[in-house]
Amino acid sequence: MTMSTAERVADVLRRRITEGALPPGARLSEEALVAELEVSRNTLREAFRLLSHEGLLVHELHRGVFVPSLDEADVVDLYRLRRTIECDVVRSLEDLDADRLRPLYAAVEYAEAAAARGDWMDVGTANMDFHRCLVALAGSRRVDEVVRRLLAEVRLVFHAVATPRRLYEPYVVRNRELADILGEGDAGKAADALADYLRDSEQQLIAAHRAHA
Amino acid sequence: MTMSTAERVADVLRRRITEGALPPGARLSEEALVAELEVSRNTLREAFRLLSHEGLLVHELHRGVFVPSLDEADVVDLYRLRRTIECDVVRSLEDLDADRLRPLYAAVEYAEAAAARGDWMDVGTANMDFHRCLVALAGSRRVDEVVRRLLAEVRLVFHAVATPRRLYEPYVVRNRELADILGEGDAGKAADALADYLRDSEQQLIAAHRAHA
DNA sequence: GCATATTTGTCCGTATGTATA
DNA sequence: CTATACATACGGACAAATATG
Repeated sequence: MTMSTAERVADVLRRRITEGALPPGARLSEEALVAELEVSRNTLREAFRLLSHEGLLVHELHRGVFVPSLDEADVVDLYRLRRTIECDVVRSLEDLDADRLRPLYAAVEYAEAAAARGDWMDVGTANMDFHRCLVALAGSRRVDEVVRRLLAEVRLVFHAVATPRRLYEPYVVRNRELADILGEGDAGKAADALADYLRDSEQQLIAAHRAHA
Repeated sequence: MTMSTAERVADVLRRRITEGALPPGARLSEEALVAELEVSRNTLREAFRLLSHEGLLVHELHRGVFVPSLDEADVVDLYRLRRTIECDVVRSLEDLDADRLRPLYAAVEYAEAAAARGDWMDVGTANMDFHRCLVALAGSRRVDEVVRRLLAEVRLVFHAVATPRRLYEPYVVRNRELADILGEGDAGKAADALADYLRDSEQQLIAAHRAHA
């Protein structure tokens, strides 16, 4: 199966990137990975393409593939698009019944459990899941894809600045608050709350980024 | 050379797809293209991957690559995201000075000239340029990328229904009107006009799609 | 339903060009 | 400037799945 081989490789690399084993700026050697993962160059390059499409790798001609290092401008750019799309989705969610919010609360509860045991990596994953489930309520394949990529890039920055607890902890609470507001049925109010939420998140991330540099 | 062989091959195929030489549903034979373009299979397949990530080709396991056939649901999905992003960009464009609108008017004038000589293919290209220049005013790399892909997919549908004049002609006028409204400086009014514009466009495209099927 | 031909999926070895020490 | 390391590109081979008769 063509996708399974390349995707299996992509899964391995995706985990290494999101968990920080491959930090921003790292170069991925074709030769070394071909030997280690025991796949052909073609298959490995296909995996590289998949991850490039997700924004988790960048390709530089004749130099190789690297884990991208995002700067402050990237953070502003990412959050601008996140606000546009996520808030628009939420604003369109009038009268949704309660059980459609179930995936959201599942992500909230998972984050709370992970926070309780101090696993900030898992808190980060649950936070991504929360936002993916949130936009999934719009039922748009393309919105899902775009947001998935934006979240992966944001996570890259989170990892680069490397103060997981202070960055992730506030969202454990705010995600639940947001889900509750959505449950009240006032989509406009929820959209405004999300806009504030994302603005705060952006500011904190920028501050952490500066402190780190 | 700043461009890899795979990217050059992708350019050739991209043009054939967007210009309709390779219509939706067409299968791209590896053997035939390897012979014609005089590249290796690996390189051709690399180009296939590039275009797949742009949404201009779809890969079917052990069957090959095809120009995608988009349906009505895709049109709705595409226009939903277009409205969200394009209107949000326009709404944010308060007090922009006149010469930033120059690229927009250049696209408008190119479309008018192409329409005058009956070249609807070029009108379509100019229309895409208009919208790309429009969102470029936001100055966001990621917004540019997302919209570029959305426009490419929309154009795929335009080709499938194949009544270029009736579909393209209205926008020659409406693009100029929209640029004029932007020039007045009322971003909110321009955003509302664009929302109407895109809704009309969506309806016409869906109607044409139904008539064709 | 079966056997065959065609096409894609995967991998390897080698040659060439590019970037970097 | 030279040398080394590495990515790019090619062509061939075989396996696997699909399409055809």
